[in-house]
Amino acid sequence: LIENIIPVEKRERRIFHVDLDAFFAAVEERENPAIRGKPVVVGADPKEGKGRGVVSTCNYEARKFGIRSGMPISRAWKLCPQAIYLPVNMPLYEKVSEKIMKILRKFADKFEQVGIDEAFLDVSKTARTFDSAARLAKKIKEEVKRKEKLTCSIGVAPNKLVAKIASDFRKPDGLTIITPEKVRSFLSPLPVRKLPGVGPKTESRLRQIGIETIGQLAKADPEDLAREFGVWGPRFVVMANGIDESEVEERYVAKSFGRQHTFEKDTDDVELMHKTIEVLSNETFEDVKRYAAFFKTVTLILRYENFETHTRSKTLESPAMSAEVIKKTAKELLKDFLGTEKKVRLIGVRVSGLLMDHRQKKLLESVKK
DNA sequence: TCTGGGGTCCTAGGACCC
DNA sequence: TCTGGGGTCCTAGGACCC
Repeated sequence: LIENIIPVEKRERRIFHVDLDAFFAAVEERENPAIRGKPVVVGADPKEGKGRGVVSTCNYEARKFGIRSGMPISRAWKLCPQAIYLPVNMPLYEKVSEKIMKILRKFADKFEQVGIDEAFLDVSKTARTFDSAARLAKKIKEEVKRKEKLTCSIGVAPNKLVAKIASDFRKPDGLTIITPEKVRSFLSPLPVRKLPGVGPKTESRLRQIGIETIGQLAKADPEDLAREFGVWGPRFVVMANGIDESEVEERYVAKSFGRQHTFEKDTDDVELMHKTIEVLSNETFEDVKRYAAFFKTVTLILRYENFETHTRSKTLESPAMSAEVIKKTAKELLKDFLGTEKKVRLIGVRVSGLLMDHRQKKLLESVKK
């Protein structure tokens, strides 16, 4: 059996995936009792249906109207003009997130934050059985509710992959426990789209070859899928079988930093593009400085009015650590795009090939804990 | 319906080196 | 005059995630 390939210590883990429910909207509702129970949409300014940008998060009331995160804000407005529309207040959410992550961290043997509103906890030592893990998960949910007035959904499973799918299974305020014996029967009826890494494109390509559920994918021939999807093919089959040996990783090292900006109005004003590059470079450099990193490569991102997106990058002769180098290189790369009729919608700057010395990494790790 | 912003990983071709 | 194979780096684009 395929499961027997997995070493026993990896098979016998209790992993949590904790997902804060409609996080940005929930924080706004908590802060402002007047909007509770009403549809709340956090994201770009809808400007009476003429706004540019997308929905960041909406609460469950707003979802009843068909609003979803990532949807153009103009479409959300059409679906529900009477909703409460709020701008993204990142500093506030970051503050709340930090407090909650502190609560979660103290229950975990190993802890990994993913983004602002999710975390994995390895509790295998603290909770030696799934019954004990279930009690612990309830305790965590209660403490988050009592101290921060917010709900979360938790998936409990033998690995990160299944825990993540489980936390999404019942929401909001859900708790889904998948013991090793239940992994197969839990996954097999679910659509392939539930697997992390399967997006809209992969979903439709899989459908074309007759694969719609995770159960069907689990039985597919890895070699056939390799021909179709490259390295991802066999990976999908392994995932569909509920197998994931990856560890809950305490530390994370950034590989790139960048900033991008969508103009209010599509533009062909080179002055404005230069000014924007300067602002974006300065902000990007703040991150570089905080990490005390050198960078080797500068990338310019440019999106035309028709949403066609291009990148140009340049690897420097020697690693740099200055905002001026980002600006100068990005402006140089911009030249490649000038002299067309098309107006520009977005400009972005990114640095990669980051170099941090070992001592630096160690210091950062100790600070983080 | 007309699409934000911050990221990661993969692919494929070409340059270059041995 | 025609032609190896492997490895690494760089570049551009695309899919995906939160």
